[in-house]
Amino acid sequence: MLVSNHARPTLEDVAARAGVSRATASRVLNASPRVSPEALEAVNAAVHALGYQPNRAARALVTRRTGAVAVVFSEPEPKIFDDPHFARLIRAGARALADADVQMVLMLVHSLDDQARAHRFLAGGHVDGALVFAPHRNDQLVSIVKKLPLPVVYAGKPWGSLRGMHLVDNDNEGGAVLATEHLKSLGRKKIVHVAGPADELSAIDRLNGFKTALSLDDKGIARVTEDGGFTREGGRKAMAALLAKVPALDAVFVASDLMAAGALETLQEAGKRVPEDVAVVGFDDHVAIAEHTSPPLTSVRQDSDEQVKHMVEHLMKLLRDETVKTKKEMLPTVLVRRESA
Amino acid sequence: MLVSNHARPTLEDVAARAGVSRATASRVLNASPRVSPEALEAVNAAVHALGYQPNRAARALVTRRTGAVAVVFSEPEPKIFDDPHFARLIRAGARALADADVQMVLMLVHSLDDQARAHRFLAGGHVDGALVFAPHRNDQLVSIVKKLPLPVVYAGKPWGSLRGMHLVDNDNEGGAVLATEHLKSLGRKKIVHVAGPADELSAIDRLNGFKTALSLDDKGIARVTEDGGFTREGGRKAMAALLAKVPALDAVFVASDLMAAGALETLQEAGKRVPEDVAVVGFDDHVAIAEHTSPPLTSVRQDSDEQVKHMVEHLMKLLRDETVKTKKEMLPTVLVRRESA
DNA sequence: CTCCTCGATGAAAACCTTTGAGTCGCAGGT
DNA sequence: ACCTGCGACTCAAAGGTTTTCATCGAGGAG
Repeated sequence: MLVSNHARPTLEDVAARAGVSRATASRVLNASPRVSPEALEAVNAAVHALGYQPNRAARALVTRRTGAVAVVFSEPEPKIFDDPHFARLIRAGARALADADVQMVLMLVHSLDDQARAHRFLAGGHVDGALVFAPHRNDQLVSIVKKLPLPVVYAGKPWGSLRGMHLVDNDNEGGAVLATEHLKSLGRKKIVHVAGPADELSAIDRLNGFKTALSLDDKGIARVTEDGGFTREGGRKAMAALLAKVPALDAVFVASDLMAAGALETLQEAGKRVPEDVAVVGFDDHVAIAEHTSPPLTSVRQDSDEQVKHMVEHLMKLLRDETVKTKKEMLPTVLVRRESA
Repeated sequence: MLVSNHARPTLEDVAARAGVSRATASRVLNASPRVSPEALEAVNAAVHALGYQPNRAARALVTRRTGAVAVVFSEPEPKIFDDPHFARLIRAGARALADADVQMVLMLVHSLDDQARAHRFLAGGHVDGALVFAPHRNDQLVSIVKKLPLPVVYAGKPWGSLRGMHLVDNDNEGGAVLATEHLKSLGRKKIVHVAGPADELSAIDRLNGFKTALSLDDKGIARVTEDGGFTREGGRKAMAALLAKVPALDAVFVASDLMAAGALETLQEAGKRVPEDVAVVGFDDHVAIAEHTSPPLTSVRQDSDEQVKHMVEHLMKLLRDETVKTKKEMLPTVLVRRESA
């Protein structure tokens, strides 16, 4: 009996074909235990035969769940889009959310208008939860989102009180310590640092790690730092400034690969050989950059894929049961040695 | 009368407060003309006072519209994510779709599993339409999507028959002609080409443009090309191969900025000065690359923001009324002069 | 043999909006 | 005085699923 009706099959159709009621069919779809093996099989067969797909809207209407999650990037400047890190995070998010069978609704927030729109949208109940990337100081979006009755997991530490927030961070400080210790172990005596912008906690953590590693014992080692703003051009300039301040420097820990690429250019222009004269360590281990600098860049790896995966898993847990306690997770970082140090 | 009921207000509540029926309130929200000014005002006031937001699921259920659009990137290899172009397209999509007040559901398709999932999802009626980025030859996804009763707008020409498809393309061939003519106008005699992969039509169009521009009159000019695969490393190698074939080459048109960056490195290693010995023109005008090569790269600009904006606009038109005729739009490209040529 | 329990199932309400059909009042034409 | 036409509005159905509550039947205990 080939029904050439072009309309999509409904649960009713499935139930009819399986010889059960809509309720039972529904139970099968939702893996309820209270259903006989025969019914289960019959329904599954009908679903398959009809190519049935649940109507998301109808389901959302009754469950008050949308089956969608927002992924929000808050970044005042558009610079983020030249940062390959961004693409990596998006890719990881898309994969992890698809695996969880959840729609990924992407939101990019730049202007105040965007912010208002995001507020409306998130408050409007259009998603079940959100993954928020908002690294900057005093980001209004964070205070907005915080007030919403919406499960949210943050990437890294947003600025401000962390009370009651769920987040997955990378061990920036630990990674910085790793990098700096490595430079020390190479026998370098005058180690300097190109830092990220002072309004991002990841940059501050890396700076702190650098300071910690040095202050432990080596009073004699230079501890000069310069802000490179997490851009290639910034890294270039910061390196130049450092060279001016400490002409005899023999190592530099740069807080991002992008900046490190700029720093390498400056060093080369200044006639310094890397790693012979100056050892360089970056941060991020962004392959597209680190493997293509000359020489290839030793760098601290933070596994963004893993970070996003954990964020999604945690959010799913939040969505499943309300009683998950607040959690701050810290992912380890490792040093990846290449040729620059 | 402050109702401290925590539940979100429904249209019923709005109607009650405005002293009209649900139907009238609905008509106000949907900007129906058949409503008196007083009613309109009363409803709007109530909406505002209650902070009412329509329930998307309920609306979707009855209108059979989801208010969401899929943005699909089909790319067998993950290389796309190191290409800054990708981030730019995503950003443009997010902005344009948000402006159209539509949810952007991002889908990244790599494996066959992803493909099956995408198929299920798109066929499942979870979105009203799709923007598809699938440049590669024999991409199964395209044939899958083509069979779906779903409005789709493609970015660039997908491989295969274009019958009945809507797409917005860049004038790759025209841009290539522009680039090549420019090199000719500089008096260069031995012009070569680093092409993109032969399984992407954009690369082929650029190659054709190159050939066209040369074959018109200048029989004497070398017409050697090499595939650089749209990667930096590929550009590097292709350039080396070209140098081996045509040691006296004095100009090169490279089909992407990323490859051009690689090519520049090769040229420098070979002791060629740019632009004195060899003039170089890239394609894409990707600022993050073109402005940071040394020397800065002359390049053909294709405006991705504009492309995506047109794609969204066209898709919205398709969604509004069914009778839009098939359309292939071609966006102009322009040459941006910097120092490399 | 009857009563009870328990697991499987079905009927129906609920979720919230859009929309076609129908109502009402009023102005204008005959 | 009556009908017509029309604009503004209301009523209620429809849309597809989940979930509560009731029912049914079988099997075990008494």
